Amino acid sequence: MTVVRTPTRVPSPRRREILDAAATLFAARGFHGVSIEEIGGAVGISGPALYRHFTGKESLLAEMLLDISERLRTSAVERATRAPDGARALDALIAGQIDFALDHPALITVHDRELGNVPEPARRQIRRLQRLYVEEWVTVLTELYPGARPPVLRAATHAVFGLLNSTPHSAGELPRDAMAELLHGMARVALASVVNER
Amino acid sequence: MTVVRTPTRVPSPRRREILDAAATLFAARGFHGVSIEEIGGAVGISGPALYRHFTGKESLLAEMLLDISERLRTSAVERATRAPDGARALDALIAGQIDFALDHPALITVHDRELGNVPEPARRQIRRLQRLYVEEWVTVLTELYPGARPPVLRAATHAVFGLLNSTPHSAGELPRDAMAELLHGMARVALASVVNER
DNA sequence: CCTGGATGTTAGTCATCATTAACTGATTCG
DNA sequence: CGAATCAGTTAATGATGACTAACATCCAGG
Repeated sequence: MTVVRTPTRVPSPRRREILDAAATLFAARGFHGVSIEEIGGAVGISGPALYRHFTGKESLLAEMLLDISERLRTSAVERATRAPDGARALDALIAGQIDFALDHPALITVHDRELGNVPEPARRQIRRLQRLYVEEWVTVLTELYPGARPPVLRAATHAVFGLLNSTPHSAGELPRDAMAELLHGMARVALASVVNER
Repeated sequence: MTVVRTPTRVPSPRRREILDAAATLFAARGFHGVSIEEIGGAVGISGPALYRHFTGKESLLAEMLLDISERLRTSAVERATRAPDGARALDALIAGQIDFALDHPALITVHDRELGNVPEPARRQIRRLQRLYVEEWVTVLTELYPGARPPVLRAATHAVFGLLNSTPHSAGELPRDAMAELLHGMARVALASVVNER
C-alpha cells in the first residue's frame, strides 16, 4: 500500500537537525529507549510536531541509517576511484572511515546497533548499501593482495570496521590526530597480515 | 534501602537459562525493545514469573553485564599469569577474547551496547571491571613493548576489542577456526604496530 | 485580501509494558 | 502430618508512549 520512496532528495535543514539529535539520543539509550517527545525536545519543538517531517519513529530511523549507508558508500567509491594505485586507494578508504567515525560517533554507533529495528522494506535497502560498501573494500584489497580469497577479505574487512568504529568506546584517550594515525597504522598492518593466511 | 549485594554466588540453572535467553533477545532488539513477557516466554514460563528470580528488568540486565565483565576479567588474569612470557601472555589474552566472542556473540553484543541502560549503583561496578580488564592488557603490552606510552596502549587495546568483537557482524563468513586464526593474526600485528607510533 | 500550504500546539486515544497482588501446587524437612 | 518455601499462574494497576485530531500562525502568491 505505502509506496516505498527513496528519501526526499531535498534534505531540509530541519530534517537534518532532527536526525542529528535523534542519532545522539539513540546512540545513548537505544531506539526504544528514546521517546518522540524527547527527540522533539532536543530540537526545541515538542512531541507530535515530528510527524510534520517524518511519517513515524521507525521511518525516522530508517532514513537515518539509509543516509549513513549512502554517505559511507558514495564517499568510498569517490575516494577509491580517485586514487592513483591500489595502496593509495586502500589508504583513502581507511582514512575515510576514520574521519567519519571520529566526526560522527553517534551515527557510527547507531549504524551498527539499530539495523534490527528498521522495518522490512528499508532494511533490505540498507543492507544492500552496506554490502556494496564492503565490496568496495574487497575490490581494492583484491587488487592489492591478489592471492587472498574473497571470503577471507570480507571477514578481514568487517574486522577492520570493528577496529575503526571502536572510537566511540575509547573517547578522549588520545587527541584526534594521534588517534587517527594510530588507527590507520593498525588497520593497514592488520589487513596486510591476511596475505599470509591460508 | 535495598542493599546492594554482589550477585548470588549460587547461580541456579534457572537464572542462567533466563539470562541466556534475555541476552539473545537484547542483542537482537535492544533492552527496551524486549518485554518481560517475551523473556519469560523464551524459557517456557510466562511474564511475571521472572520476578521470582530477579528483582526487576534492570537488575536482570545489571547482573548479566556484571557476569560478563567478571568472566572476561578473571579469565584474562588467569591466562596472563599462567603464561611463561609476555608474548605468550598476549597471545593468551587475544585467544581468550576470541573464544568468548565466538562462543557467546549475544553476550558480547549486549556487553558493549547496553551499559547505558544499567542503573547507577551497578554501572560503576561494571565499569570498574571493564577498566581492570583493559589494564590487564595494558600491563602485558607494557612488558612486551616498554617504549609505548599507556594512553596509546589503552587506545590500541580498545581498538583491538572492536576488531575481535566484530564477529557478530560477520557471522558465518568463515569456519570458526579460520576466523579465529584470522582475527588472532590481525590483532597481533595491529598491536605490534603501535610500537612505531610516536 | 485571502487562500492554502507548511509548521506548530495541545488534548485525546489506544496499546503496551513493568510491576504488584492474590492465589495454587509442589517439595522439603522438622 | 504439616508448615513453609519455591516457583509458578492469572488478573489488576499505573505509566508511558506512539500516533491522531482539532486547532493556530505564518507567510507567499494570485
